[in-house]
Amino acid sequence: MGKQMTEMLKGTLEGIVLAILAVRSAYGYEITAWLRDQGFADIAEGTVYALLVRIEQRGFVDVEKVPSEKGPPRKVYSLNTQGRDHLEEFWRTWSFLSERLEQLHRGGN
Amino acid sequence: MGKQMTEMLKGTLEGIVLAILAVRSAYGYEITAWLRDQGFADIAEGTVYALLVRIEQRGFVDVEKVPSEKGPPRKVYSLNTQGRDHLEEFWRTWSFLSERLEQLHRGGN
DNA sequence: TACCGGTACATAGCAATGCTGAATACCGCC
DNA sequence: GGCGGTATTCAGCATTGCTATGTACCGGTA
Repeated sequence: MGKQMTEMLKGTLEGIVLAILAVRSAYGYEITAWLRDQGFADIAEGTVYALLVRIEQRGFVDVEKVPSEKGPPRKVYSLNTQGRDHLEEFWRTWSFLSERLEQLHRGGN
Repeated sequence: MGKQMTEMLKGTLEGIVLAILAVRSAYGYEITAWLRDQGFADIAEGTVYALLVRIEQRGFVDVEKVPSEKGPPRKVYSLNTQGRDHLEEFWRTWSFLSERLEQLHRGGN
């Protein structure tokens, strides 16, 4: 994608990752691969890891180190209660924005 | 709104303003008032002006100074062809993101 | 006159977030 | 030993919205 997508991801990528973790626990490399698979072709490797560090520091996830057969140990993230609350608020914010944008897209105000 | 909305507006506020200008020409103060009316209660005055300066520098809008009865002259912005192209690309980017998020919202929790 | 509120625009410095680019480390296979 | 895939980390940068403040024009009013 382009610069447009980059800017739009600010504020939404966190929600996307939290939503992924709401379905099941996952580790950074896996999440990046999943995103690329979904069409977010240019998501930078480092971006996801930095985001994971942030949401860990904010207490939205629990972390467990799990040995891997094919490389260094994985850091598996699980969404906790606080994370679920934050995700819910994310959906509320996004819904508001989404509705306004749909309105504009359809035909004006 | 909160920090969440602030971050989410990065990358979308520009599109919102372009979409407004696609309907009809407008000036900064007017746009800010409209946004506040639509529920974007905490949009900062300066934010819109800075954004307008940016999209003018990028050549998305034409500007005309119009005297006002109630204060300093208004800078009325009109979307030009380049701006319309950019807006279309914005909608494509947003649609992509929106679809992915809807998917996550539905299938997730 | 002097002041206030509403209209209208501008800007310097800050905070948050994604990207670039590079480094580190583990493993199997040629 | 070297290569490629797996897996994480970090320093420095660009972009963008917010805070705070300043400028300017006008009408009403005390």
